[in-house]
Amino acid sequence: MSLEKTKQMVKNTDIFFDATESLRAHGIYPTSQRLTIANRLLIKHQHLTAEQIYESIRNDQIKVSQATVYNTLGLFVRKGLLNEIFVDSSKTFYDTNIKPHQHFYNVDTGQLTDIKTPLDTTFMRGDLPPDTLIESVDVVVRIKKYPI
Amino acid sequence: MSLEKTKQMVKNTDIFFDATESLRAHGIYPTSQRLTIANRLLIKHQHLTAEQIYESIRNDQIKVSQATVYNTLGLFVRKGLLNEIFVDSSKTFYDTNIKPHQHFYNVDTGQLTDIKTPLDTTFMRGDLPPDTLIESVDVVVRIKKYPI
DNA sequence: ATTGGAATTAGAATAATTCTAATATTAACC
DNA sequence: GGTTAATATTAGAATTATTCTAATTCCAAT
Repeated sequence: MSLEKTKQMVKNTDIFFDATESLRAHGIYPTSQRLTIANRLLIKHQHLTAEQIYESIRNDQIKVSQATVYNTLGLFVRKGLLNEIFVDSSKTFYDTNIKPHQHFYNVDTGQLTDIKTPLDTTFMRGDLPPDTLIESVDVVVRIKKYPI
Repeated sequence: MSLEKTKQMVKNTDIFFDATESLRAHGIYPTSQRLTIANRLLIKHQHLTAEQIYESIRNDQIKVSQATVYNTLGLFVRKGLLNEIFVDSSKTFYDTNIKPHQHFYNVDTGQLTDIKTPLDTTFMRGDLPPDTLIESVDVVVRIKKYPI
């Protein structure tokens, strides 16, 4: 498929998102598969798993392999377009909000949501082992339905 | 194997740890396999992965299946003997310190260590969705070697 | 002792993720 | 412009972590 043909703008909540430009701005070559993924993921702030993205693509009868979804999400993370959030051994979420913030993970529903109040992530600065620096501060507050 | 034969005390750092009693105290029937795992894991504060525990057992020529290691660790977590820590999609650590505390995860070495300064985990109380309660507050600070 | 039922174990199945061989794309040269 | 070489991308196959379930073990009651 020619690249020019895949170039498009996606309308969402009154703003236009140009996936091609967004990928190029992050040094990512905008292939058809990458645009397909970007156009469903990067259009707004959301938390999706690789599986959810893959299913969404399949539902629209578009053929992209699971491997490519994983490879592409990994690439987006390395290039700074996405944050990875590990909530348990079988669930990795991809968060399009790359600014530092924290999350609630509802163990009953499997939903990941943002925590509004920001955490002061400097609390452990004095404990940092020598010759190391902080890559990220990952906070997941596991919540569940109040038992009646 | 008879249970009485497997009952034993393990010496470590000048204190004795009775795995049989510890399991019984948590409502866990102390089988031979469970004692094998408990005696390598619960003797001191440490962070090990299922794989590390399994390998440690195999190195001593003892036959326990991987499935049993996983099932047992899951049981210990449910019974409150262990904490599970998810650092990435392929690494689950089991922490024998069940008191709330936070961790450094060194992405270069794969080592998990405790953070001494405790975090005030009440920062998001006001953001808690209705009819939910907190199960745990999981904090992993990812660190790496300072680039020269 | 013998049987019935529950608990435990581990082989087999599954699901998430990674690896690598194949394919597609770009660049360089004629 | 066509051909070849180098590089980047994709996806089938392999791998690995984990879970499931059938088989086994253990205990209690008769």
